[in-house]
Amino acid sequence: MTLPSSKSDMSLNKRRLRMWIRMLRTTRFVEARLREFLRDNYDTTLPRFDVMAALYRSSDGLKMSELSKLLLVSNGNVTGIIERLVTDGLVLRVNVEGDRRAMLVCLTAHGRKVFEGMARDHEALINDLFAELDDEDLDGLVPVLSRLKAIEDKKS
Amino acid sequence: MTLPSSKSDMSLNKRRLRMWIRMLRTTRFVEARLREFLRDNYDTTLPRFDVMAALYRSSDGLKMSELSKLLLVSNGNVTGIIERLVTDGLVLRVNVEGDRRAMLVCLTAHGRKVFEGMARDHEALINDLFAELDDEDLDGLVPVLSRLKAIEDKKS
DNA sequence: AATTTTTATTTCAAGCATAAAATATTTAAG
DNA sequence: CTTAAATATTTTATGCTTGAAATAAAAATT
Repeated sequence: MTLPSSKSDMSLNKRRLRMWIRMLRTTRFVEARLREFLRDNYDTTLPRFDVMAALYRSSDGLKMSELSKLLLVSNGNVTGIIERLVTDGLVLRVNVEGDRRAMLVCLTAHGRKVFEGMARDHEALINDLFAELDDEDLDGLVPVLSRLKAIEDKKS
Repeated sequence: MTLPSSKSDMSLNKRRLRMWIRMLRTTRFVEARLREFLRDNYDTTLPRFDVMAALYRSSDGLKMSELSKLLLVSNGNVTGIIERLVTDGLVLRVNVEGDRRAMLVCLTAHGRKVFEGMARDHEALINDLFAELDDEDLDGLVPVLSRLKAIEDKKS
């Protein structure tokens, strides 16, 4: 007869599954909070924020395909989001010199200004939501997540 | 003059932000793989899988509102997904005795059978995607994620 | 130079997701 | 008992998201 099973006795694949389910729940919860925050304070959405964040980081603008690869979303998806951002005067679309297929996208001056405000508040919100995690927790967490990032490149 | 900054010198809020961004990227990557798997092998979607998983776990079925609370999605969202699952003969909707507002939802026999196949393959896929993580990694990861789960209850 | 292949993007149809409003029913208060 | 408040769900409008098909231009092949 076996002793009462502890967590460590669980098979590795079951433990991985449980970890994934927990991780998924956490990200969904945080995403929901972010959506709420963006809607209430900036009348915008998470996908729009993600696009603007990517554009803000790249000084020279991004091509549509680069954007979709960066954000892990489909090509057609980016088209729609950019369309609405252009309408709102936050983003500019210009032709790429020497390649008439491609489009280069970047934030307008207004877009940069707006994003800077959002980013500040966003950081504060994340900080608050993850207040539970101290430096020691992060020391443990970040390297593991970093190693997981590697699987993205390997398996795709 | 300061020494070259290491990761640990980064302010706590910046570290939390970076951790969140990594975690988000990982979950999005895994979700994309799951979607691909569900589409190619079972001609279904992640939201449908999530709903079926929740129903499979609860032997007595769930009310629409319980389902939406459990999955962290909106009420109307569940309505649509359940509608399609009912159409496909995977889910059954019955009235709740003594409350004519509420609906109880559960898997059909066929739905249970189909889900069992999916769940087996799903577990194998997750195990594969997170093959990088051994018991020691999980020992570090799971407790932290569990503590994060607590914020869901506190802050909502 | 003409043809094929690859690359970049958009369009399309279907499903997912949300918030807000509407509907219907139950519970609580007066 | 009647009205008011709370609960359970659906409907609606809008936007997100996908995969696949369409369009167009560039690059590679023949």
